[in-house]
Amino acid sequence: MKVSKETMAEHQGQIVAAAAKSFRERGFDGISVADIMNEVGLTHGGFYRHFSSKDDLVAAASLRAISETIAKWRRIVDETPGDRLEALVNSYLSLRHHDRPETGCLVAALGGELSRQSCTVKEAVTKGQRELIDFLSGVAPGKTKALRRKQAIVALASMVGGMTLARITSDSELCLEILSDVAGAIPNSVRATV
Amino acid sequence: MKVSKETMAEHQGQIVAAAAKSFRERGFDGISVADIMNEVGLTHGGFYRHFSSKDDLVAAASLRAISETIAKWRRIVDETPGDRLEALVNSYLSLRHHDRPETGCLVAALGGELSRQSCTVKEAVTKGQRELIDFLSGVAPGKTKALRRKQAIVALASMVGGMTLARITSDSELCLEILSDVAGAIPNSVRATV
DNA sequence: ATTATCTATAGATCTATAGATAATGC
DNA sequence: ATTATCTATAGATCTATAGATAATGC
Repeated sequence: MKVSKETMAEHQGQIVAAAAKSFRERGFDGISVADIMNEVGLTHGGFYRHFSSKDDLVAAASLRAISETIAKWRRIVDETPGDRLEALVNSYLSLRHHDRPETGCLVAALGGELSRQSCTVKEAVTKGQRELIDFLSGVAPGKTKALRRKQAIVALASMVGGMTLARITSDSELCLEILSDVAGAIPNSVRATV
Repeated sequence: MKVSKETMAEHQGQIVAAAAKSFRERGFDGISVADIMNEVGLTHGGFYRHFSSKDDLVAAASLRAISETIAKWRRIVDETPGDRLEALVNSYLSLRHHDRPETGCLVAALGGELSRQSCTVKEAVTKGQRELIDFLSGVAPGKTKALRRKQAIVALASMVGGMTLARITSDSELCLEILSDVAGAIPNSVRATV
């Protein structure tokens, strides 16, 4: 029942990918190690050869989810000739992202839960958070580096909060109102940030 | 072991208050019905005379947490002679609020989890969310009602997202940077919102 | 008589481990 | 020989219910 080193590395990648998706969909407590192993087609006993605990997987999966977001942002920026920050904001605050938390932003999907995780997890998330801010700083329009960073932080906060508010409502009209109001306000806010 | 109607009503209030606090502190899955009843000084078996399920309590506690926030906002607004929206924003994005999720904003503490709750819970939360938006609309500076509402939504999104980002970081410097950048940007954003 | 609370427990679920199995890789 | 996976299970925990108890309120 042993597999080759390559296959084992592949399995580990599949476990992290499945976890990154399922955690965003159901929350860290909403899915078990056995469920995740089952998705990959393995039994849960084998999990502990890959990770020392579920917490370890939570950290790895969180970092992976943020990497997926950065990769998507990179793709959008490369495809956009005009205002790149605006393109990112519109993609983030889209109905498509609203409906698909499992492939979207980790912070919007699991914000409150992340803050209650172990140090290991929070350090992984902080690393990812810095990458998100740095990436947005690179497309912000400010004249100085400090200003671009400030614009990035402010835009990210609006994006995370806007999606969070849109997702908790059971009123689809209010949901659309929030998404479009916040998306419309970010460019103004960015320009006005001094 | 039966108690009077008044005492029972009091117990129910204590259960909801304890739940509203503990849920914000540990998450909906982080505390059991038995734990909450224990905090109040009752045994867990008695719980089901007050609520038909834990989900019922989650809905009641969520609404109560939002009511606490509105009450606090009302107090701040009554005490503030100057810019009332700015006072609310500074209180929301304070280190004090950052350190005390258990008495703070439900959405910032449990945002992602709320979106995965039952219809009962989401409807209660939507009701509370409308109250938050309406309250902020009342102190926003816009000239028309529609504009004030837009400013309220945009400000609330920045507040929720700013606190979420500040709480997930393990870097205290980055935490302070986020809180002050977002708090500083909201007044600009509100003025610029058309 | 009614019922709020308590005691006890059924039934389900979850993390982590122990030991067996069989394929890899020296 | 080593080890990735599987089978089985220990130990803990959680929601919800059943039946007993004792105080309320008609």
